[in-house]
Amino acid sequence: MSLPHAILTALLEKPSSGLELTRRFDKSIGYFWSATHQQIYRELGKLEAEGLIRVLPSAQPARGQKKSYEVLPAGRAELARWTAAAQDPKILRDPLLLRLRAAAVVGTAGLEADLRRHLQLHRRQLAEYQEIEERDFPPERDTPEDRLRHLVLRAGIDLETFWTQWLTHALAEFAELPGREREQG
Amino acid sequence: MSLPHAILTALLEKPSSGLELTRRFDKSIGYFWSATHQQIYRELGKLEAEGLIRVLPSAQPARGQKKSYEVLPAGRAELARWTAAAQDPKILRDPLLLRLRAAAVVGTAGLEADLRRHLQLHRRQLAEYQEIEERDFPPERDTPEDRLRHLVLRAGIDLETFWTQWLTHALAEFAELPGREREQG
DNA sequence: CCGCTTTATGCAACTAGTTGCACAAGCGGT
DNA sequence: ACCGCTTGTGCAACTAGTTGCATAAAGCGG
Repeated sequence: MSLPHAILTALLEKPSSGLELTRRFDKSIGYFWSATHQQIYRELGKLEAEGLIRVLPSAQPARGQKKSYEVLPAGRAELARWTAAAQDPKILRDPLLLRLRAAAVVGTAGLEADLRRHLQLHRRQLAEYQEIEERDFPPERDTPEDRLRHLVLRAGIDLETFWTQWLTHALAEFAELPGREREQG
Repeated sequence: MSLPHAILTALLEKPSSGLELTRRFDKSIGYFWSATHQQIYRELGKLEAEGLIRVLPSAQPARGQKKSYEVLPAGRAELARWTAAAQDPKILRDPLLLRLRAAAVVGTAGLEADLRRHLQLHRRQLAEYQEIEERDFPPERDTPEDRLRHLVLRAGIDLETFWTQWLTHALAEFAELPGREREQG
């Protein structure tokens, strides 16, 4: 149950409407917690019903009319509670690793091209993160808030670095496999 | 839609009953694609209905009676197709990073203890993977199948290594944060 | 002032995964 | 013979997330 808390965080950073939130989820927070506009609207409704957020008085509530929300004290308290509560680490679940495992049984035909594509995509994402790091986290800015957000970005950078390295290694292994295996299946 | 393919892979490695699969999903394949017994039984039913697997003739099909499945040629073909088909990399989605981002707004109280706990768990998982590596992948065993499975294990090892390093770094940062921030929220 | 596009909100149906529980058979002890 | 434990299979209800589409208002060009 992370989406409501992702929304609370985003709204605390800046009160917004559903569509504004959707756009912000396409970058920034969305880099580690993506959400579609439908999810967001549904969740905004629930959060309002629970009294954790409210519509900004300025915005009039009509369909097709912008409706901005802000977090109420109860919402802030709930977010603080959730942040501090123990949660088990997310268990790894990646189809690509599954495909590799399957390839050991049915052959690697076709898989190599997709690994190459993944490598490209991860390199691109890594470059994007590194740009953000240079732009948003120059050495002189150093509030506690900056440090925490920088830590999150570092996780993204290190993860993309891991994938580029691992995929490079995997492709090198593929190149060494005997030909019959690559055609099997 | 990875679960059916995870099951096909497992069944190709060794024909099994639902419960045997469940146990195997608790280790091995389950390290990167976990599944509960209910998911597995439901999926076995679907795969059988689609003609991708069948009940081993030896096993009698009564409730509470062991029922082993094997993969049919159509199942193997489907698995090969899926393995070769292009798929976009899984987008990152991790509640822990979200909590860190939230902590930048509502304060880090309570979070540090859970980071420490995560660090322990990741260290433990890393040690487990390394044991498996030593046991199952000695330098002399070197078939193409071994190499592919070893690659998958390496991904697990490298990911756990990333987490232990990142968490260590994060905890070091926490130690440097001014006290008021740590109590806020 | 009519139609087209953009902005914005939202419902409904679907897919995937989780949780809780029920049911059946075998087995070992008393 | 019956009790309780283990093994094994399975249904039903729920939660989370995705996809496709509907609706409404505002802005703008002719």
